[in-house]
Amino acid sequence: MTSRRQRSARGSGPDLRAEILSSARELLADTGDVAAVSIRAIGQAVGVSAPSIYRHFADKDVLIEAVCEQVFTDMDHALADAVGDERPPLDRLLSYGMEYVRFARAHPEHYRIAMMQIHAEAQALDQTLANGAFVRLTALIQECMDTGLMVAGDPLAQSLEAWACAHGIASLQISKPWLPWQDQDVAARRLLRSALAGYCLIGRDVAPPEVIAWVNGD
Amino acid sequence: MTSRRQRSARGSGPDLRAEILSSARELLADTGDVAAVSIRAIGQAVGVSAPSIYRHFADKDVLIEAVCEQVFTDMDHALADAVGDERPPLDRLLSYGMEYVRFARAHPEHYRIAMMQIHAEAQALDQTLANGAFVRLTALIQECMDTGLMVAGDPLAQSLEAWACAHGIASLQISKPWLPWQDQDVAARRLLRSALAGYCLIGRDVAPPEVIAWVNGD
DNA sequence: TGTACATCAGTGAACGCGCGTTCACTGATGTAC
DNA sequence: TGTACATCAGTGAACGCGCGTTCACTGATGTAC
Repeated sequence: MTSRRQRSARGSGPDLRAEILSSARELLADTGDVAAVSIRAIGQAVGVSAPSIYRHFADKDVLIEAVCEQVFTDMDHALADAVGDERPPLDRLLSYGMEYVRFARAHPEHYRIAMMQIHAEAQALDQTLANGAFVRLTALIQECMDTGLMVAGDPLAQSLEAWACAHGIASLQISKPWLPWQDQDVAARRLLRSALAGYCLIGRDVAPPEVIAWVNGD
Repeated sequence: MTSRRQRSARGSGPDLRAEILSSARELLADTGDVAAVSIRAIGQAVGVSAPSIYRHFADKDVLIEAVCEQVFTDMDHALADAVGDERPPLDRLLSYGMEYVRFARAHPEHYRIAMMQIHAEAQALDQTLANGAFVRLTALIQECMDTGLMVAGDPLAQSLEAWACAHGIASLQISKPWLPWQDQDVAARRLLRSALAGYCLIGRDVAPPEVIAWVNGD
């Protein structure tokens, strides 16, 4: 690792760039601390002197931003895989939320980075709402409304709230893993299930029996 | 502020100590950045040289820990005031959650600090579960079970999950205030209400009518 | 009431550290003839 | 195929900075006589 690096061929700039990015991610995940990810530390991990990093990134901000983008994309892909089957929308919504929580727990530092706000506000708003993961969430909520499980309303608002719910259980389990969770998945599922069931009650005089059955399902 | 400080009388050590603590809190709230709270910056805010802070705190860790304790205590007091009336337990639970969210939003940096884990795990576990705010939450859940609104179960597990829910909406509204929340209180209340209503459905064959009424109440 | 003195709250200068970044350089790589 | 040369990826040394912390000190405060 620390040994002197073989000089790259002329056209192979992108290789080192990719190595720098992945070392930065690794460092972030291992140390669990953004402050520990210094230009020097990244250089050492890659096996390269600190200044040579500036051949590939204008400055540290640009590098960190690139790391965030990569993590965001990964999360997007992981969630895209979790949504595509033929089950009823409420079940898919629950699976989607659980996948979100699991991804966050599996990559706690990356999750924290991805949740960090580093863009300008307007840009961040666009990027968040147009983000694949969020668009799919809204579509699932819309589907629940279309099938009559939820009373039709503003799917954007309910999506934000559902996101907040999943974010809450994910981030609390990440930051306080020593709490008596018993089974983290069970706790997360019960919270998400209850909240979704509760949303199915809004605007109704009588609870649909299928919601009662669902919240007590397997 | 920056001008030379009048020397304190012999017995007035605690005064400067308190001033240091409150300046540290203020600095934290204003800058929104733990890294900006340096010994030098605190000294300047108080109007005292950096080394003199060491007369009152052994080192920076001790100082930050003291700030956390103070914030924790404040939050505890704010929540204690929110729980004491005669309404049904579900309403008090909702009020309690809303007060939690509002306190967090009103003191975002302090909230972040209070959520930070800086003690040893065992100590943190004890402190968290024995904390007044959490004890009151568990008691409220227990009350919901006693009155039959929720089916009797493990109040500790449900308390953790309720906490996660409130934490989620609070922290997302703090870190992404530019999202289209419309009204942050309305969003928070709808999420908390739905989750609590959902918990009332667990273990039942039929939804109690009062739960349906409650989730759609004012 | 007046004076000498001990205490100790607060100070200015300095320490070593790791940081992001710049700079003139080196020397392997690829190319032109 | 062989040689001179331009390119440019990566380097070592150094910069200025702010940090936490230490240290010998100063001088107002309070006390003992």
